[in-house]
Amino acid sequence: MTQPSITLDRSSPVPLYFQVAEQLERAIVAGEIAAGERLDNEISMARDLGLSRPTMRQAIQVLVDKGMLVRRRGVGTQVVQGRVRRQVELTSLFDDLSAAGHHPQTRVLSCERLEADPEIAEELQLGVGTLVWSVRRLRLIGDQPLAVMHNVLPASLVDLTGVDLEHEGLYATLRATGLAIRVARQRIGARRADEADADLLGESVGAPLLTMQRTAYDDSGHAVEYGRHAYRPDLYSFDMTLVDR
Amino acid sequence: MTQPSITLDRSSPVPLYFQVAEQLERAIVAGEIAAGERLDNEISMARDLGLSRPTMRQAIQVLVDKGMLVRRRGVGTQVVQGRVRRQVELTSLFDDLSAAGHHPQTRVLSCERLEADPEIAEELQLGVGTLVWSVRRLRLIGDQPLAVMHNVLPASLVDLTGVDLEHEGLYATLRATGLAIRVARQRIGARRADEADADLLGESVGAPLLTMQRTAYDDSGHAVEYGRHAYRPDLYSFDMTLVDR
DNA sequence: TAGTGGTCTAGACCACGCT
DNA sequence: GCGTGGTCTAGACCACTAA
Repeated sequence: MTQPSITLDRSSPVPLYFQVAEQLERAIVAGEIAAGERLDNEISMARDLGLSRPTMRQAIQVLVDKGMLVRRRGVGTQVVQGRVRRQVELTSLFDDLSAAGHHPQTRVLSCERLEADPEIAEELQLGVGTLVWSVRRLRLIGDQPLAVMHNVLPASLVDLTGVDLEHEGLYATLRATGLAIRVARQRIGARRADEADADLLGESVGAPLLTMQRTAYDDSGHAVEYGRHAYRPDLYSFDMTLVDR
Repeated sequence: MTQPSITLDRSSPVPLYFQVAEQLERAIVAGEIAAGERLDNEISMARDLGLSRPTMRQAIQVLVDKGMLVRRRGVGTQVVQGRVRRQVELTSLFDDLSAAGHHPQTRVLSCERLEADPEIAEELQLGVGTLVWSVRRLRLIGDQPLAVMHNVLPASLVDLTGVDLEHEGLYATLRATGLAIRVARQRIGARRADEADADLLGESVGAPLLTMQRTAYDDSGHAVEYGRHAYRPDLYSFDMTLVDR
């Protein structure tokens, strides 16, 4: 039962439960607490840190939700076995790749304003014919084409005129204009590459592609983005952790 | 600001926060609270129901985590737009399909005990050569083949001798023997169908298949199952909701 | 029986967004 | 300024597990 040393800064704007969760996570990832090992119980951990029990619980719950810890009543809290995988998170592909240390490049194939067709109108909860931005991009990693991406956004929410989408991710652009994505619903599937895909991705026609379509919603619950993307499955996959609550 | 009527049963073993979350969710799904509409603030909701504020918060948080509600400090709690999609949950394909009202069928292709190769040993955190169960199954929906599934489980944890896997899901079998899955890490990708796949799934060689590999962990954080599956993408996809925390 | 996490209460103060 | 959610405290009782 190793006790990682945790230090709190009560003058920091970072919540106490988050400070604890962060340092606990770091200790687990660094292997300071071995997989399968039990943590001290939450009451004494709270006492040791000078925290109330609910605050300590909140910190632990963060890591349980991430699938790093497992709790059992009457038994205790243990570190889950197995290597830690990067999560599917609410970020764009650009952010994902940047964080992984790669240097993604982007080629904007088209960026135009047009009227929403029924499918787009449905996904973005707009009337058919409403003005939207339609952006098609090719994402590369090094010289390798990785994905073809098609995004649609309500023109009333964003203005993409003059935005340099070759050097800035779409989500970063949205954040910069004060649009924060809070929720997204997505569907992952597969299909054959058609001629356009094959040409752009350097694959043969009929090759398998991994597909993702996503509708993203902002702070106020309005749809702000609808995307349909196709990835080369030899270069990309979706990792995720599921937790039973 | 519609107020859904919520009734509490304080003698029930179901936690109060869960009772509230369940009824709120039902009201949202049923459309009693419209998309985009604001809920009453949590303090008055708590007062109206005779609950403490933390309990009311916990109830709301459940739905925020599910991506159904969005909260903003200083503003309030709103229902997210967009149709609600079924989540990727910590269940087996069999459970998924049953819940969706389909009647999945299973053909067990093989079920044998053998020694773990390096890949399996790595995924299940066992020594190479440890005895494991290896199960290959074909899942059908109606007469349509849907997926080929390969699962591996430590023989020390389960005994599949005499288990009727044609009529019972693997996860159900595990639950029945007291093994509860709590955490799983999975990776979704795509690949070409090889001859064996094509034959079993009624596809042509080279057709795109959606793939998923998953390692599942039990209550105590030990790996209990490693699976590699391939799905027909015209019949299956993975839906999920992402929430920024 | 002892120890653990799960639930619940009744408050408090603060940060933020809107007007 | 006011109302909202975000955080935090200091307790309480209960259900479950393991010895």
